[in-house]
Amino acid sequence: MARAKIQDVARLAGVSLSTVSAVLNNKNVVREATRLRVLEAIERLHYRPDHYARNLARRSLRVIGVIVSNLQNPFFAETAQVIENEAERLGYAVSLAVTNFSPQRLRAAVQQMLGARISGLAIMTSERDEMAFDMAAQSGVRCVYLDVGKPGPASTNIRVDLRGGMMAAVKHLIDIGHRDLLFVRNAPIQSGPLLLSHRYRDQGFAAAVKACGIPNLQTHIIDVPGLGAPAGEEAISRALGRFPFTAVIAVSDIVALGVYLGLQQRGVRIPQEVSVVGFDNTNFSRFLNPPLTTVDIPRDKLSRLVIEALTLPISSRVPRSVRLGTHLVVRASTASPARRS
Amino acid sequence: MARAKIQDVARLAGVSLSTVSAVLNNKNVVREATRLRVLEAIERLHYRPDHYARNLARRSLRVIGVIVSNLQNPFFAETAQVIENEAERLGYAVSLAVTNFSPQRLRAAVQQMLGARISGLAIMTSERDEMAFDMAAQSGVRCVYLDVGKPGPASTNIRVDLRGGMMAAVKHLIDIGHRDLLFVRNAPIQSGPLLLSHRYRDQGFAAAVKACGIPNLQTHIIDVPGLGAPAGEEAISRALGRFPFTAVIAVSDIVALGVYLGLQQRGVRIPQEVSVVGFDNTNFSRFLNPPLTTVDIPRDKLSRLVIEALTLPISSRVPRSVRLGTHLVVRASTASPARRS
DNA sequence: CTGAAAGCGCTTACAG
DNA sequence: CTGAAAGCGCTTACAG
Repeated sequence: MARAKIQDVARLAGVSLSTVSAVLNNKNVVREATRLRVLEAIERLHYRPDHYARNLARRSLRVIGVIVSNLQNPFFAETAQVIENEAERLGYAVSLAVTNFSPQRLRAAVQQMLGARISGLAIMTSERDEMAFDMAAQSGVRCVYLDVGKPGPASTNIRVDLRGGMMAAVKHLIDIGHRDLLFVRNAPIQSGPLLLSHRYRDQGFAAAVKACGIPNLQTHIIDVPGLGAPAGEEAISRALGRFPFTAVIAVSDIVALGVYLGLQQRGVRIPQEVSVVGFDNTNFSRFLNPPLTTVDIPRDKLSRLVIEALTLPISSRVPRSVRLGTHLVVRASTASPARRS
Repeated sequence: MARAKIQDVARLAGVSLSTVSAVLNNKNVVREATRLRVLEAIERLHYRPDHYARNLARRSLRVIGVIVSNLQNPFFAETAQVIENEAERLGYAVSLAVTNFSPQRLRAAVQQMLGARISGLAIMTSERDEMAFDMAAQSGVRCVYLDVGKPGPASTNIRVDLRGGMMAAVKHLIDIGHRDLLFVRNAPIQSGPLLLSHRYRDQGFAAAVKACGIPNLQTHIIDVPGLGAPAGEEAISRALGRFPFTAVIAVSDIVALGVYLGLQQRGVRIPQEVSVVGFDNTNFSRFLNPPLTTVDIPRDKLSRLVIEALTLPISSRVPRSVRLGTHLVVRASTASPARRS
């Protein structure tokens, strides 16, 4: 049995196409009795308006595209969900794509979204792709980028203060007496360049180290390929014994998770022997043992900024750049280093 | 400047519509020189084929719909991502919707997906909605349900052996000597009925308790409204002191996270004083301190079953029901209870 | 390979 | 409210 179309509904209900269409689109021009007759016909025929025909015929779509790198990292999952909820409230549908950190998939997702005539596009990825950004910028569609991306008349860059967050983390550790810091980073894609978001964290680390001007400060940076937690574990297994450190800063909470396991498996107590700081304040961080000190990137504010920029009236100029503050959430994973005995 | 259409490309390249269309769809009938000319025109005009016009004109779409309850719970996020990767490999696009545990949103998502002429629909939610299931079943579209859902000629129910998993968990605890068990459940929606997935876990718990036939076994069940980890924390704060228990089974890993915090904040050591078992084997569970004993629901196998059922040739009969085994992963969060002194 | 044409299933003025 | 008609931007036979 073929799908019912609007004609079938009109015939069964004994009304015109226009009337069925009016009912479907909740226009208040149809008498109640007629409306009910149409609804009944829809019900009996299991009619569902064809999405493509509908959107092809419509003028404006009220769809927002959201592209994230990965759903396994709670930071992306939370961000996507909060944006989705916010958009829904304003009557926008959300189309979500996942790139798995692949620039090719990012490009394909942007193309697909532009073809879907989205009214706004949020690119919330860690990876970047020039072609994808060019396509987005040239389309004239409103875009929001997360720290990466292309300036343009229709695009807003949300500059998350990653440097400031990282500086706060370093400063906190120095303040409580640490002098040997280990910075653990990971590269989610084997061959790719360092993610820009990681680079900002790097810069913050370097800047903080410099700004503090502590003469006897020792810092080590360890880079591990791979995704998330396992990379953190690997980093610890490589660092322990090779050089001394009393505190670890992980480039993300997910990596911090691996750092925890790496330390605890080897009997190193947190924070008595080694302090740990994460980055992102993902939802699990306060449930770790000990609860993780981490840099918060406020998701609710982020999603509001995204939605605001993407749903601005057509005529208005979009802000080129907005700044999103971050702040350190101090929990029990950091403490003064044990005195050398 | 209006969006370019296929006509504009044809004109600029000096070819016919059909030729541009052939290039867009990678048909091997266009001379290389012509193809390049078309691609250049596309480039210059920033042309992106309209998604809706395209799909309206096409016969088959190769799109799979996936509906999940929530992205904050890693179980759903991981499942969605694995299905997406698998589908992509087979040349299917994936449309993802999130319900936030709302039956209304589930219904809307199903309607929307049916209107999008998906070739298959995976409903991977905890909540259920009769109307949504009816609509899906009557549409004739291939459906896969996760434990909930409606039998029908085109639908496959993946029966995750939650009961078996729960029995294994209970049996493990009893085997190592526990006699006072606390079962912590949560209801993500305030008013809604108990989730079916939770009900199976309940049944498993009851069945295991019965099957073990231990005379002096004490069990307590505590129900907490709310989502995820905070519910687990709340449960512990209510249970501690009110009744004795040496082991906790949490209805999900996320809830177990809250149980950990609840116990550890009150100085109760895991597993020395209280053992904890989770459910789902989400990616963070092995990184907890101590690593969490939990019931594994194999995501890769699950996604393969989903994709298989949804991409079966049109003519073939779909299996009504397939079974997905679960197994207990024993880690350091469970141990024999301390002897009463 | 090309070109003209039909058709996909809706929405939207517009005249009644 | 109704009905006939145009149009959304593609794909797909089909005759050349």
